[in-house]
Amino acid sequence: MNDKYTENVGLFKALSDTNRLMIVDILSCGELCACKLLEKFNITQPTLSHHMKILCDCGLVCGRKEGKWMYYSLNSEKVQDFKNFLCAITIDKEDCICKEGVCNCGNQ
Amino acid sequence: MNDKYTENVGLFKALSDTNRLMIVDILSCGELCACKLLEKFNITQPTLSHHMKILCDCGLVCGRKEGKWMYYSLNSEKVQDFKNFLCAITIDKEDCICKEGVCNCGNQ
DNA sequence: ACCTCACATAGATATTTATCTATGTATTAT
DNA sequence: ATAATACATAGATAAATATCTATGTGAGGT
Repeated sequence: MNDKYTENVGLFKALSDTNRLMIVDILSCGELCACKLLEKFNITQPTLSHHMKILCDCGLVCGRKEGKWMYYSLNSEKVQDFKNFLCAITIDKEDCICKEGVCNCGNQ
Repeated sequence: MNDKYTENVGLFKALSDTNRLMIVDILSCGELCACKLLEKFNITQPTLSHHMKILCDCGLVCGRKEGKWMYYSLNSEKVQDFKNFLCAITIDKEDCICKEGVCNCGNQ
């Protein structure tokens, strides 16, 4: 199936925002609660919540609730899968879609 | 400087589209002219041209004109830089922005 | 000179998205 | 019970984006 594209395009979309790139960078050093993350940005709390939802929905980030706090951390397994996908589409290979006919996978 | 985010976010944006992901995948197997690329998609020629411009503008893809034809190929150096950036923001490190104060780099 | 082919550009439109304010929902403290 | 804190959700809005049709451009062929 060609759905690896539609599956991974969500990860690229999730990282297509400067704030979210910085959030990932920050989380790469360890788990952090939302309020500590918020301190590092000039955005409102609902905007951060929106960004965290996008990062969580695509699987890149995991959320863990503890009392009043939400702790966020990178999902390193998903990060690795993503890196593998990026490598897969940027190296010469035998089973590339360039050998197939019309590319027709889940555009809208 | 923090402009590595604004520099690289363009690459993520460029790859935030299923068609462009497939174009990169196809080009990873070698140079191809636009008309051959077009045969593989159910999009119009101006739409492909638009996608190629985005891929070229961010540096991921190079264009070479030969007679009437435009040949496109992956810029493997840029691809490698991009992979390095992705690695850099997803590993624990000493000089992370999580050690700094407010993150304030070129949002809009 | 003229036509055709390969591609880019312009302009329009519908959809997506980033952000805000306002409000809701748990959880903890008093 | 009440208040405060941490976060999510709803709704609005402005900006960005993917796609199309129509048209321009430049190179080759006749």
